Amino acid sequence: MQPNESLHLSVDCVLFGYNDDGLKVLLINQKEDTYAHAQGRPMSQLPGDLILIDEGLEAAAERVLFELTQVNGVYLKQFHAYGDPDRVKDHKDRTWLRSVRTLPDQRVITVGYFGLVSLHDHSPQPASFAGGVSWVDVNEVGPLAFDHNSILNGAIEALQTQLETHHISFELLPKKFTLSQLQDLYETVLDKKFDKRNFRKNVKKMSHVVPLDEKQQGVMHKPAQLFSFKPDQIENA
Amino acid sequence: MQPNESLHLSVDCVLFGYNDDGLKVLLINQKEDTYAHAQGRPMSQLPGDLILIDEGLEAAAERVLFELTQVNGVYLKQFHAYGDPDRVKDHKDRTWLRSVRTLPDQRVITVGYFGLVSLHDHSPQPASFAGGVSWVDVNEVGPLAFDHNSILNGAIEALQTQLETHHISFELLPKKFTLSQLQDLYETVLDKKFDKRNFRKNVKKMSHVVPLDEKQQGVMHKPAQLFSFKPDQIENA
DNA sequence: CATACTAAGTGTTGAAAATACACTTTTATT
DNA sequence: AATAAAAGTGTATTTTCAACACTTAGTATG
Repeated sequence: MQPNESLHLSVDCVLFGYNDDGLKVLLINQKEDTYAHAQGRPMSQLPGDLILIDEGLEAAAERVLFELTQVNGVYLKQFHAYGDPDRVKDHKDRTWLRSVRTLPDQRVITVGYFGLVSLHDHSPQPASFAGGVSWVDVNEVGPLAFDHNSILNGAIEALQTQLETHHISFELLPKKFTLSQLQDLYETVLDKKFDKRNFRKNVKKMSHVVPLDEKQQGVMHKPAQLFSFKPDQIENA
Repeated sequence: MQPNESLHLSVDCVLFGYNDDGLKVLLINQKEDTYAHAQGRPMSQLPGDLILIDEGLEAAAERVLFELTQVNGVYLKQFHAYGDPDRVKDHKDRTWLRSVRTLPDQRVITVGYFGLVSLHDHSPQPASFAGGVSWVDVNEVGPLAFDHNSILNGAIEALQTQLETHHISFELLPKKFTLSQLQDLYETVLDKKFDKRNFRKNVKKMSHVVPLDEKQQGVMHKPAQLFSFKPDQIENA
């Protein structure tokens, strides 16, 4: 029982994507053929991998996310470290581990990052060596590999908390957005309804949400005023 | 640049202690004689050490805290992981590392935990193999080894946030306490004054703060009503 | 060109919560 | 008996939060 005899560290990324259709999370599907002559069934999992020996945690999260999903340049924030000694020891996860790791029995501690991206203008077309990659509605996520369901839950909680305490909503919206879209975002993430007029009163107090000289076009109803976020001047609250 | 060639993981504990005298943090003083024939000067640091190969993170935090300071059974909560590749490479920290680590050049990622303890009834008498251990007022902490000053700052922020969102104040108070002590605690931790009458109105709304049939004794002024916390019945907010 | 459809946009009122503020009470000490 | 020291208490004002329904501007259709 030497300290740290050999122990691996990974990062796992919970990338949230939002559009008018809901809040999605980016999942990787394990390759089918990994299981051709082995037990188990392919599962979905969060994009994650071991960090490099001379790489910072945040840099690792960025790299891993890019390598596995081609997604780049998004807001990423650490939220929790997961270190149960048995978190990669579950029977259901052995086959996959043996196929991708040189040392599949090593303990792995992982640091969770959540990321935010808007699926409005450009749905990032994720691609992966590891198998298919897909956006799944957060309310329709099935069983994931390892402890990834609890990592996902941790990420959702962190997102909910930070949506109210930090100015991050713009990471999930197009550059130009309507107040209805903003309200929808809050309602979706916080799973709670808001009164339209009261919501708009509150937005008017947010100095970083500014109206543009522009309206929605091509909708068959009264076109909405467009808004955008401007970078915080002083506070970062 | 193999992934994870060899990389170490530690926990660092920021143990906060509170009494009428203020908010303290438990620091370890590096042994003087480590530096007798070497460069550098002994510094203070947070209690922390490498985790064992089959040990959970929280278990590691508990063990390390106990081994280094004899403090046991306290509230401990993870708040952040620190993984800058150079966080233990600073010149000022080399001498100490060489004296305690078999592999002093290894990169070390650390997971920060903060702990809470009341210094009222029983000041825990910390003892350590590693050198002296002492309670230092959080406002009088000098330069610490490694990145421990920023870990400490992260812990203070986490404590401030959680004092307002979770029911943790009782971890810092004696079992029986007065409302003035409770107010003092809030004022000290949040670094902000409260109005006595308004503060007490708010406390009356907290169903987990209950008055006892007991008063302060031996004070040369009107003795205060004593209160205690009762475990949350439903919510854990 | 008139009508219908759709979501955008807008104000007021009452309730609740937050704030500001000063004197009386109880005990120990001399 | 007088003093010192912190405990304890209530009200009025301001601010914030919550509830609620109709009008407007554009597109599509006949």
